[in-house]
Amino acid sequence: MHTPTPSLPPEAPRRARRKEARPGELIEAALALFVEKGFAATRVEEVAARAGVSKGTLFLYFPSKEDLFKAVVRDTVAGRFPEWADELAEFQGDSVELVRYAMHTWWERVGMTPASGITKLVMAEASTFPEIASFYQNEVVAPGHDLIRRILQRGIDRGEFREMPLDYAVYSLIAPMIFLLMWKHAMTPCAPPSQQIDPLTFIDTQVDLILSGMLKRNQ
Amino acid sequence: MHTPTPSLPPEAPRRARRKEARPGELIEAALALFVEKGFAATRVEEVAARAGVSKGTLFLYFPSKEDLFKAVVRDTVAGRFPEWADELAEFQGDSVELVRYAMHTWWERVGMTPASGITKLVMAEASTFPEIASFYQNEVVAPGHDLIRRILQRGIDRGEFREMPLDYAVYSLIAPMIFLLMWKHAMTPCAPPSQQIDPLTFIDTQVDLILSGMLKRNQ
Amino acid sequence: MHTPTPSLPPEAPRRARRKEARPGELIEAALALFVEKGFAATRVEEVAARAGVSKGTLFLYFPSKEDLFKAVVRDTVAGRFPEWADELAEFQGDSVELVRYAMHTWWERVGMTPASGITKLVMAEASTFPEIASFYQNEVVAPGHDLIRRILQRGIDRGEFREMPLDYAVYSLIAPMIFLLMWKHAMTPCAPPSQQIDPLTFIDTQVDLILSGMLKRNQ
Amino acid sequence: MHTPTPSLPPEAPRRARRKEARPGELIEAALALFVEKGFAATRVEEVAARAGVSKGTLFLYFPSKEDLFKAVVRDTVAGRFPEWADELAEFQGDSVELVRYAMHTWWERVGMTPASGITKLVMAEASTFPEIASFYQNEVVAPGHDLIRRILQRGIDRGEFREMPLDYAVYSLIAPMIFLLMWKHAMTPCAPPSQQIDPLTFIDTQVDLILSGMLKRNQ
DNA sequence: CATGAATGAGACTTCATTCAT
DNA sequence: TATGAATGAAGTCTCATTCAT
Repeated sequence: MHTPTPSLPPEAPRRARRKEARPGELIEAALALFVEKGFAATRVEEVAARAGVSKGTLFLYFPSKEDLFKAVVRDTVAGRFPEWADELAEFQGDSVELVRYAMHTWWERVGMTPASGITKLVMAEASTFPEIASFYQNEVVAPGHDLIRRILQRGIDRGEFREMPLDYAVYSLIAPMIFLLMWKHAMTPCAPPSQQIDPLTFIDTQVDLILSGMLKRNQ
Repeated sequence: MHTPTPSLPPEAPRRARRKEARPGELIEAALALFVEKGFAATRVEEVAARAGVSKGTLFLYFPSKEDLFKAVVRDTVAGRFPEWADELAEFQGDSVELVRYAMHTWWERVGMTPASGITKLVMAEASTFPEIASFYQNEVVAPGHDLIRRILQRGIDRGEFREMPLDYAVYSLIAPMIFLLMWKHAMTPCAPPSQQIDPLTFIDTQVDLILSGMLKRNQ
Repeated sequence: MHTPTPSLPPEAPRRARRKEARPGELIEAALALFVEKGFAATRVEEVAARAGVSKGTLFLYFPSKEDLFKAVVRDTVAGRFPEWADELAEFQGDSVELVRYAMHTWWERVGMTPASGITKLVMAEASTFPEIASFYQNEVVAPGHDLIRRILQRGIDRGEFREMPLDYAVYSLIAPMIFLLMWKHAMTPCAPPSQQIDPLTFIDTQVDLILSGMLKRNQ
Repeated sequence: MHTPTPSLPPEAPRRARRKEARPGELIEAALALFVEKGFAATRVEEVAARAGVSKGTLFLYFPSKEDLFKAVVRDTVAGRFPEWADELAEFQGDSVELVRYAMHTWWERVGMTPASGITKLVMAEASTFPEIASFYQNEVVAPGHDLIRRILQRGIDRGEFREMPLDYAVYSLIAPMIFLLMWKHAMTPCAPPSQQIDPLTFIDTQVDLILSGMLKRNQ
């Protein structure tokens, strides 16, 4: 599935890589370029060059640029939720800690990695590729929504959080994440230093505020 | 702002000479199409057709597609902040109401109008048009940031909100707005009914939660 | 016919010019621009602007850009030969002087005036406008050829010049003229000072040499 | 020089890969068309078709139509002067013969070949491409001027020609050549038989006359 | 007559995709 | 399997020409 960014033996010369690695490397290259320049403004030749192969080779693995795009989304997004769900189900500790842990984990495993670009990408190209947007809906949005909902429900069940309309409360946690990704990929390169956002400070501040609003009054 | 399509005589003359109205109509058409399909996927001929003119006429008013895009951003975004700033400075009432009023006003004047697409557009094309992204930073992001900061400061000064790190607290209000716009333009068309967000409910829920986190404990 | 370059009452304001002057002014403007930039690279709007009228007005007088071109050539070239022929027929003095006189006259009346550009123009566009080239052949080349031939014949008849194959000898005088015009219009703007040609020195030098070759040996 | 169209197998494969040969073939095709129709009136697609490739292939080798034009001039004109200079430096025989030899050689190697069109082309497009005109000045005009000057100087040094102002005397030989090229490319196709110029007769006649003017009187 | 806004055919150029090697 | 030269559809932009005012 998704090729983790590092972990290629660095001594392996580019030309000698195994054939099996090709699709992953192409996808990795495409992800970076699509995120950076958008789908239309990225030339397949650039993707191929960045992956160290020729233009023709790319078409050996992906029938078209659009298919490459779909593969990028599918592959990068691919099922990390089950694993997370387990992790969170087994979490010991109060729900405030759980929320903090979840957000930090998200940042470390998604937000700060190249995979984070996928969200920006999907948002930017959603109307051009409705199929992809739907896929993202099903594979990322819905599971993510569920995961967070379960976390909040846990807090309510344990008497830590007050009752709240969960359908919308989950967006209190999703919105900062989405915002952070969009900011990181779209505005950071153009923002003056005074407008730069430090991700961890941002996350902690948002989570503190949100939690403080969610906690039962008498705490 | 641009002139809304004026009452065209229904008999629609073929080659009407309407120099004053053209730029606004072209910008309006371009905004809709750019938001819907992205900058690259929109053909200038489509924009012209939607504005009811020929391809050549577009280039009479905008030297290039890129200039048209810049004009769209500039025109749609153009200086609404001074007016808002005044309005908010004169606001009578407590800061909770002010925050609610500000968010509702934003939704009515930006969020629910076609202008909302600008944000999505800028985010999507930021790396292709750094100049535009910078412009947006300066003309929209920075003033918006200031406006919200002033609102929160007012609440603190009046003893309604507790002390908080304002630089990041403002994002508690910005993030839901940005999120809502991205969602509206990117995911809504592809989301199943169960995942649809009702904007006003969303805003109210977020604001309630955030405010409840910002209020002084002893309230 | 051909509007002589100066001689417009300078006090006449541009806007108040008589309508009858328009075609001549357009032709004058077109000649200058066609010579400077070539037919294709000259925009009719530029011609109109230089003549102080609008684009539409130009098409009131000339049905098309091509017709304007033809008018430029026809009008600028128009019959000056009869007059010259008379002048030269009445010339008193030896044929060496006559040749010198003819060449100097040509320079003053054609070579140094804007009309000189017409030759460059016709040569440059001959293959695109064969009809124009033919016209130029008939109206300029053939009469010019005849005129020079008559001059040389006179020298032979009077025993000043030796016998020579006239058909080709005339080119000994034509070639320097054509060369000078091409040089002036094509290379002068790009040539370093060391390669600049002073027209009168050039003419005198060429004529001296040619005459010295034409004169009877025993002189 | 460019590679003359090599013996193509008559079965003409559709998508032959002939990277080495393409630029030369495109330049050859472009030379012919530019000379025939002018730069602006020649469509790149025509050039490509004449070279037997598709439009896209042309842009594989030349970034723009303008670059193609520059390449045509550069390639066709490219350094033939050193070779000629040597040849003339080693010439045995009197200077009259040398001048005749030089002129005939020029005709055979330039005047009668497609390369002759370059001069017409440069003259016609000089103001549109000042850079090209400058290049031509430096690469062709100046060296040609020098070469002829050296020939005349040789004649003077050997006591064959009389003293003369060399700066302008060289034009006595250059002017007929330029004239001949312009005539050939511009007027010949449109001239009636009676006005056709036979190049060799023309050259011989001009050279005879010029030499006869240059020779020492007592010869 | 004059204007200049509007038109649309046409040209250059790009780049995803194909395919001979 | 890999390459990269070749293709051609598609898109931006220009500008001669038209025509409502």
